[in-house]
Amino acid sequence: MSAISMLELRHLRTLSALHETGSVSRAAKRVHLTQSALSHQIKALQDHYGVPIVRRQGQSVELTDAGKRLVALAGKVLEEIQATERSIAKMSQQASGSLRIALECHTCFDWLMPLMDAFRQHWPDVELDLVSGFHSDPVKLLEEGGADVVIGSEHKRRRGVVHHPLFSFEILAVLSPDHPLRAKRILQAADFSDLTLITYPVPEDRIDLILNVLKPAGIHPQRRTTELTVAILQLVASRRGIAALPSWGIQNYVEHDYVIARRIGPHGLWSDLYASTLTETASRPYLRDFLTTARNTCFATLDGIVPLD
Amino acid sequence: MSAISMLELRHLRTLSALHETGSVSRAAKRVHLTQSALSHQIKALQDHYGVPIVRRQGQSVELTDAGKRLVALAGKVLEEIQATERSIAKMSQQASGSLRIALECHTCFDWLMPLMDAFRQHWPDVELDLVSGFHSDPVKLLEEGGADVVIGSEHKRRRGVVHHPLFSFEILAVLSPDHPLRAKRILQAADFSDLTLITYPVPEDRIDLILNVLKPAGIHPQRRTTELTVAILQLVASRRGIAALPSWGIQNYVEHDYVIARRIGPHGLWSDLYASTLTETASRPYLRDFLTTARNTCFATLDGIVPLD
DNA sequence: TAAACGTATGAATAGTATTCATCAATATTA
DNA sequence: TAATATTGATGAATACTATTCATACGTTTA
Repeated sequence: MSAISMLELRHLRTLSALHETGSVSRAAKRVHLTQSALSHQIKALQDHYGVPIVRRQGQSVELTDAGKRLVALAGKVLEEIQATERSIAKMSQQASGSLRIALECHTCFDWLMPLMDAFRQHWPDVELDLVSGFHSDPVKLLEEGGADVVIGSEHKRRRGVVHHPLFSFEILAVLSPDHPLRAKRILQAADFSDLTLITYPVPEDRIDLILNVLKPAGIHPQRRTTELTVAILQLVASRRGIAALPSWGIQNYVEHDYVIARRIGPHGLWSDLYASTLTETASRPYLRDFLTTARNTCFATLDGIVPLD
Repeated sequence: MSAISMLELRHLRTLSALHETGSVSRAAKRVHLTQSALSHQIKALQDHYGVPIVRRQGQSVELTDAGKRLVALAGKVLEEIQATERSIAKMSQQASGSLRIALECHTCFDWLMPLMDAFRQHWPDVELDLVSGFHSDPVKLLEEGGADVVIGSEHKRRRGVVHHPLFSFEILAVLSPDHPLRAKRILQAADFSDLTLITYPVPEDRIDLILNVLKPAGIHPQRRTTELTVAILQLVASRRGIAALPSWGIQNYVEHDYVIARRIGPHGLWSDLYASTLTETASRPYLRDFLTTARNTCFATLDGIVPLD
């Protein structure tokens, strides 16, 4: 007779994702379900409470007041749960150990910093470190004990190594606002001939644009390298060349019209990001916590990224 | 690969009940599931977190530190959820109306007071009232519009009326500590002949002991009535007679040895409590909230009561 | 030493969340 | 403006998994 409360955490997770993505389909991807599943969930909630939770606003959906209230609840509750699970993990066993992070992706510094801050607070007894410098085979670092996590796009199956999917992101071409190519909405491989490509100082086979677009088309533009993302953008803005960077890495600069961004190829050039660890480190509670908070903060902070796996 | 969190609210509800009851079987009754179901739930949690949640302590179970942490979480989270659902109910429509409570059961004042306090805070716009005096047919009060809820043991199906089950409780015989019957652990109908029965001033057919035990056995003891529970207990303690009261109503007095309590019949004399409303009032959000908080606080406060339905 | 009570557990079942297949509506592109 | 691609909603089919059932095992009580 009296179904006291049909609410489950799954609903809160859904609503939270719905809030962050602003669309049922995207939220569905985020929680690894189909759009239909979420639609049914939302309908069930609405039927139960007798109030609309979302309002169809043209193409996408908007949360109602009741929806917002539930989202607020979700935020609080999910955070409390994560905190509890952390403290249980600490009781369980090793709340200590080391987490030395090796970065294959230069731009990742952007979102890694706040994440590391949070992590340091949650796990004061874990030695947190950044392994600096460029490494030709970063995953080898794991096996050699030089790092505990590698963040990069490599995900070849390798014995004793686990690749934890983080997210997919789009790589956009970055141009100066008055660049001749500005008229084209989508750039093709051919557009890059006779241009200077500005990149981080890494080998060619580590640059997706070259590896997956230019090389197959037989195009080998000139290259100029620099360490820092801002430096790359400076050079682009000064019309010294063109660059290819993650969409979330340049967003601020595009918004201020320092540079403009263009899609590469009809479907865009996409790249995947993984956090790789040894199998044994993968089970450490603090590592698992690092991964989930990494995903959480990335999805909350970074625009235009898509879940993986 | 990474099942971020398998925790669901159902687990928290279970653990909360487990904490309050101290036993898997009783907790199972509380959440309207089987003992087996809860046992499986707990096992699943333990497997997931890799830590014991409960420890078998002889006959019953005890929560571990991790278990206690989860119970603390449950308390917080479930309360936040109830608060949210209240505020959604308020948005939805009528957060106002009236809740006039008629009590068929005198002893119920004990637990009703704190409940009404809480309710008044949650629903400031609902007119809360107690319908005083005794009524021969309290459910008729609903139909006549004299009350919105009747709390009593009546639950005959009647058109337009819903009986919301609250809980079952045991009625114990109350004796003075030096009463001749003190030696018997269990009293039979025959034991009541030649005794004076002290009761509230209500008709015989509203007294479970008379209706279900004494009358069937052809026993008609003398009766003396008084309004207040304390007065009944005073009379019992002064050896003026014997009484039959809910176990939770006399607990304090038994603990202080003012009186002693004895089971009536081999399985005890049990009575059920319902909150009855008109069908239309049953759907009001504040009524639903009243019912769930009533059950919650009763189960949390009153000892020895058992879920119903 | 049963009898009664409480918990644990594998297998069967039942319940229901999710997917599939589709439609309608809106936005995008040619 | 038609054509195409997205997005959300919905009934029916499916797949999953939580719950129950049946039972065993341990503890307490008479």
